[in-house]
Amino acid sequence: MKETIEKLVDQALEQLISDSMIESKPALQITRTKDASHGDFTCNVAMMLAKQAGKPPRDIAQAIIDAMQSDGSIARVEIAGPGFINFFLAQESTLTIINDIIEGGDRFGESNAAGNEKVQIEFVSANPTGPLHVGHGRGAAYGATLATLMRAVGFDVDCEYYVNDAGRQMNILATSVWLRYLELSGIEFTFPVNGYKGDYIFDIAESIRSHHADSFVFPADTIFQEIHADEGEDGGDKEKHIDDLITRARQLLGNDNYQQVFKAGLNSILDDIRNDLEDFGVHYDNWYSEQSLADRGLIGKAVEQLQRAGHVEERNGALWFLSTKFGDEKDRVIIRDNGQATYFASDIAYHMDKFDRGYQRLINIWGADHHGYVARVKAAIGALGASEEKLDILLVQFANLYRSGERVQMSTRSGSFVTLRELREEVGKDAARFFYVMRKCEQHMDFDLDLAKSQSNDNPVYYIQYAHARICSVIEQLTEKQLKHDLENGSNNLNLLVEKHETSLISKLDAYADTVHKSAFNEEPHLLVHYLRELATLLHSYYNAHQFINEDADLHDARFNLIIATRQILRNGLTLLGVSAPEKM
RNA sequence: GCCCCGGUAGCUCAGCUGGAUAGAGUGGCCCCCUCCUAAGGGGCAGGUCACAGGUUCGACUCCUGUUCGGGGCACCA
Repeated sequence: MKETIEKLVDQALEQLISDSMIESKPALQITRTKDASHGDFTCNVAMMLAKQAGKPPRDIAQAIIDAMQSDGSIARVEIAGPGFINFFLAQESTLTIINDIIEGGDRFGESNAAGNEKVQIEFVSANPTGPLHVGHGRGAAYGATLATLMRAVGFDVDCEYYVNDAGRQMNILATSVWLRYLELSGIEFTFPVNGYKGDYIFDIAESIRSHHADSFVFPADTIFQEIHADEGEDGGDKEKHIDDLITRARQLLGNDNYQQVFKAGLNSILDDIRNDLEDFGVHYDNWYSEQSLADRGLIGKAVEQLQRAGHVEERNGALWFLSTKFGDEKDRVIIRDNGQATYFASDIAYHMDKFDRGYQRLINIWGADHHGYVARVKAAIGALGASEEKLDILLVQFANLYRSGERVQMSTRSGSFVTLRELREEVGKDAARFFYVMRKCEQHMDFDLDLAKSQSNDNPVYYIQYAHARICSVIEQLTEKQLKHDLENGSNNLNLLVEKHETSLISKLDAYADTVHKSAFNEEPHLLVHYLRELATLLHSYYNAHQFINEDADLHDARFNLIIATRQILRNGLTLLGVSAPEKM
């Protein structure tokens, strides 16, 4: 419908150009009106042309209308306010949407607007050093929803999790597991301040004991001989202490056994994260190992490529990437003076590999605390000769949890944080998924736990689901009352739908496909959330005002067509959000 | 000090990339079930869009400054 109007206005503008009333066409905006008294669609082009034409906008609007061909789908056109051109659709042309939806079914709203462009969305990618917490949950919900939305409009999307399975944090994890194993084996010592203290470490240690019994045990004085003092002791330093312990673990265990402990920790936590996300309805196409970058020599390759391009310089024994040449605020080390590659070097290699795998567009979803890395990663991409615009880095702001009006305190190291799993168990998957995408991602969010789990009208999830269940229930009534719904007869009598509640519901249904399109292209799932709530409101309101089951068979059938179409849209929209559409509540 | 995000109704947030009298939900007050689920609906009250300039036909929206809140500024991962 929008396209039809666009075409009409465009033709009229061409006419005005050939009449040399105006010189050029501005970007045409045909938008849906907020207020029904302004018609169905409106166009502001007359006001945009006022300056170049040197005429009052209302005069230009009139000229446009005069130049416009008539079209059966438009009942009338008006000039309003400062110069808006308002379009009122003919009733028959608005009604077609009902049949379109019923025919389209579960796939209504989908399109191929993106033409199968290959996109990768990388999200969550939390270090596998412990369970996911509620902060990761927002990234997970947002990424998964965005992927679904983008697929719906024709992007060829792969979801990827970058597993940070290399580096110091993982060694701290392995060492923590080993130390807990030693404790379980009866060795007595003080657990390092900087070690991972969560209960899950004990679980992993326990499983190692059950497989390897005492074979990884060493006496305490052998282990702690010449280890730098821990924080809290004389001259103690928690970083040096833990690093010494890592070195000691490798010495005593030997590479093979150390790797066994390391892998036990990594695999156990990774499995947990996988299951957690799967239960949250978040599916990945790839789990990409950081370690594999080094194993395949990709880091060296990336460094070489930067060197060849002349963007690298040696200073004080370290190798620096001259990122300031590409807009970063300072240059960054990629190979340390001890010969080790930095995390950033892996990141460069990783992004290079993403492009090598043929993605035309990359989306990274990061926590807001990583914004400092945006400039350097983009710089690296520029330096490697790829185009920066192809990488979109979306920063998701933090979510604060509230319970009984109080902010829930979280701290990671101590182990007293709220995990995603706990959140799911408390409020349920549907509410969690919904609440996380209710706000746009750059907005700080207050997550009200009490509201999310309340099974009442206060809760927007239930409100929308209830609209769906309510329609199902009405349809159920038909069989109970031994009544029927004749779809074809309904379709022939849609013109009976003249009540205000009906026309506004129909107009809302007509906006669904646009909403999906816009949500996907703008990367803003919250637009769909708001749409669904508005749709649910219209349905509830209609329900209260009019009886669907009606003695007038034609009206009865037409109304059922309308609510069946509404149910379809509610279901399709909820499905895109990863939220269930229950038939009974 | 520099950088990113935000400041809209008592509270939580929208505001369609600059358009018509600023919208929802929630909380407050009032009303509606002999009727398809009241997990619902209808109404009233509630605003100097943080502040000050600027850009223009027109600004909550764009620019500059100020201010308040959150986060970030490693040869850590």
